[in-house]
Amino acid sequence: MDITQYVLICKALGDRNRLEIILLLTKGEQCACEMLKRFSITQPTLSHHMRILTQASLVEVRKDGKWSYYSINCPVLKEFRAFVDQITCSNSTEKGGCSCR
Amino acid sequence: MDITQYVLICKALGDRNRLEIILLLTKGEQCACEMLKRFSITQPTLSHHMRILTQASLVEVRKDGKWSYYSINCPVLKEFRAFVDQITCSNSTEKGGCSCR
DNA sequence: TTAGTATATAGACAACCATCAATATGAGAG
DNA sequence: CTCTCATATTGATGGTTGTCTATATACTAA
Repeated sequence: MDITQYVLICKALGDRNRLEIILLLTKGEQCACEMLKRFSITQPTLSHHMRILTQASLVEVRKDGKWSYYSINCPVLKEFRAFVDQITCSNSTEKGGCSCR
Repeated sequence: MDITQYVLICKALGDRNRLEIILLLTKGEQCACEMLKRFSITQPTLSHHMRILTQASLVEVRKDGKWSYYSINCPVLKEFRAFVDQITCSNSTEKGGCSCR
């Protein structure tokens, strides 16, 4: 994954509704219709947000009949976590590494 | 830190120039005038980006004469890393926890 | 096929954003 | 004080974004 992808992911997470959606998905796969009940947005707006999240590869869809089930794309998230984890200050101690860790 | 702050941080990181600035600061404190040489943006634009990064508490400024030195606000970043780290899918194995980890 | 339900798409709009040129501020140096 | 250099602020502009209403698509059940 390159920096462009990370920018896309950060941008996707840079909206309160979308960040809350991701946190909800942390609890497991969710049906769009169920998610809709939890947020004060209209159905098209939710659809829009899910599109941005899936286009950022953060979220995957599973279609079952007329329902759409969304879940976190764990490999991508794993890589993103690793990326964020590597961002540190460099107030290093003698042995190297950030002392704030 | 609450979710509003995390949204602000994600938004701040959701721009290519700003994400690259953060990655640069990973190597240590940087003078604005030095950073300016590394990016294809004008001085006011850099100043604008630094403002967004500092307002998100991601970055701190140290003034020395006419120079401004920017560095990563490590405690905030640490908390942000912990926040991101807690975002996982819930494809749990029997013992619990995400198998993708 | 018809009706109902779940989701996606289209189009519109106000708010926001990244960027720049121009200007202001502020801090040495002479 | 005046000049210069580093940085911040202002104001403008084109592009992007979050949201809505209206409509289309797609699936299921009767």
